[in-house]
Amino acid sequence: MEQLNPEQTLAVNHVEGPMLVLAGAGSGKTRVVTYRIVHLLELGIPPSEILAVTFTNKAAEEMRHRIRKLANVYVLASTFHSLCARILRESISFLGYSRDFTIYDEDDSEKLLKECFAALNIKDEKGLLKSARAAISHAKNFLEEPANDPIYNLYQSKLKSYQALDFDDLLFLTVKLFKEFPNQLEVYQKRWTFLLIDEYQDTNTAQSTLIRLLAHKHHNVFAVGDPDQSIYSWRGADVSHILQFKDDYPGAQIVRLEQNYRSRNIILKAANALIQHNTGRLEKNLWSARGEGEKIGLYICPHEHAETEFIIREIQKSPYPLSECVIFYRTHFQSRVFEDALLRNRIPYRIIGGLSFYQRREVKDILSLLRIVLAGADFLSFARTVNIPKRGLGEGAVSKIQAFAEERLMPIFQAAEIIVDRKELKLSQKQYEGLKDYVEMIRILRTIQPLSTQLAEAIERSRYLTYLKDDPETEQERKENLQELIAKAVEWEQETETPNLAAFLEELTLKSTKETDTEADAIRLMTFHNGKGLEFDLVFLVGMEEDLFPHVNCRDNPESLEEERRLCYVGMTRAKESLYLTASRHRFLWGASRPMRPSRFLYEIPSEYLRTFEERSGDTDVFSPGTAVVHKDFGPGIVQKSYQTSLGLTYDVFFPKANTVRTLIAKYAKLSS
DNA sequence: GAAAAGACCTTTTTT
DNA sequence: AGGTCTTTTC
Repeated sequence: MEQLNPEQTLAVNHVEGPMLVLAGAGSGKTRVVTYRIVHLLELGIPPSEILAVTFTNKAAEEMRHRIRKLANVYVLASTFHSLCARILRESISFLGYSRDFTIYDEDDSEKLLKECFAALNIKDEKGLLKSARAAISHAKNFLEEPANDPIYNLYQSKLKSYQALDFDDLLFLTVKLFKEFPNQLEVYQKRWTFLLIDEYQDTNTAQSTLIRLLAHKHHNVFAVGDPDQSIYSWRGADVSHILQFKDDYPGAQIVRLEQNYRSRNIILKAANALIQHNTGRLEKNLWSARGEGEKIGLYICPHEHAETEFIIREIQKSPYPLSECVIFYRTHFQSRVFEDALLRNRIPYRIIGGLSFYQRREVKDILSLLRIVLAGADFLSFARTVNIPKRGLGEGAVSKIQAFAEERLMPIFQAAEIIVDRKELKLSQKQYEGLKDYVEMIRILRTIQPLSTQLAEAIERSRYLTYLKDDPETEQERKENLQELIAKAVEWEQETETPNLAAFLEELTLKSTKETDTEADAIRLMTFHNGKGLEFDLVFLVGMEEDLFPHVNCRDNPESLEEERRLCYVGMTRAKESLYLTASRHRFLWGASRPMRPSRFLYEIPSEYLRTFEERSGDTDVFSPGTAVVHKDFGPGIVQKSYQTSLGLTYDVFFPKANTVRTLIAKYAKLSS
């Protein structure tokens, strides 16, 4: 093993009892976790008794890979969600669900909720649907039952009758199972006697409860995390779980890892200075012995095209391989301008995350068909596929079939079979034929093996490629996507020990992002959130503008503003050698070019750590407080005060028309008298 | 029931 | 600006 520092050694050699490792960014966290697992194995603990839980599939894969490399052993490393899916596939019948349950992704849950709104005669005005969705998700994350919330109640009972679980249900129902059936809990307590949890600062109530239940017998919990990197509170994550670790697990040892092995010191000092602006932190002293390094590049440019051009020039000048470069942005839509520019300049790139392949319409259509093939209760999938291709079964006919099924408490596909056999429903001749065609197709597909052939046949027998011809614009692309789906199935079949349809569908739903070839020599583009746990030589943080980052939705909310700052901290600490921050004065947003102001985070980094790239700036007049000025976009205003910041001469100007005070930088704002 | 036209709303972040 | 959802028309 490589050389470890004393704190790392302490953590790696820890065996029994609870331990919390407070691991600063770049402090060798993953190494500690994997080395500790190897240490446990060396002590003779069976690999099957070790369970490592992570938040992302990528992290889980990485851990499995490293342990296999170090110890040539397979250890279960899994996300919370796939762990729960695994448990529920074995034991969900205790809760009255079928083990063939379907997992609904975000789109599916939203569709289902829409159905609930319609049934309850509630109109979706002003994003009511979205907030109801968030409320239900929040409730499940906090382990709250529907009680007397009619929307939540209906939503949950529909899920059950469709034999479907949403993402939150995976956790929620697993905890429910363990609480209501202690015998079942005991099975898993005995199975996994050593638990490791990564990114503990991002656990929500359901997750930390799940761990507490599993650990209740043996108390061997090894949690790793960093409160300054807590960035998922909007998903119910709560830093208090990591802060209360020693209360939840009496006698817990705490180890702090504060030496950073990743970044040059200037980057670290700047990140530390930024995060100091948060209140109520657990103070820590992160340091690096890797030398000062170069100052952080700061470029505030006139518009987003200048921003992309600047970054492209810097990439071309950089000595690092493309795979060691990354562009971080706050929201997915920002990737567009960079894609265009990289394409134009023939620089290879990979977008990580973003609209998933598996969320494309054609892919979801075919996968929905397979869901019906697997289990016929999922009405959403039935409604989605029954009229593809057109079989004369529109909205009216489908709801008649649904009503028929609901009256008899019957899975939707079984109802369709009975209707076809006995003609018990008022449907036109054409509709009967159509439904018969559909039912027979599913029956045939159910007999086909293996999975990849089944998938190809589903496309073939649903005449899907013909259906695609209706829209010549997109036909080619959709065809190719289906080809890729078949290729994926073939590949998956070969590398999986017991390939079956249920496992295939589950994997595609839970791994929303396709695994990207980590080998490819291409620059990576991703959101700040996606960057957690990664490191790069050269890092660009782009779109550092107010209302974009920090995001507009965090206005007037000090807590979420602090989370945005942590997100910025995460982004900065990804950089090993070189870091750039960029912002645009104008950005094309919501269909129009809008004036933007540099992010407050830029002011929070001491100027001694920055080297500023000048935009051509005209001569700037100096205005004293009280002077009336005119701004190109904001109109007339009055200077309140003037002062120096890291970005140069700065004014606070009051604009009566908007009744607001804005902070403006003299050399960019171009104020005139 | 299906196609075309129009309203409307988006864009936070992930499993 | 562009896609999605809703309404209108055939």
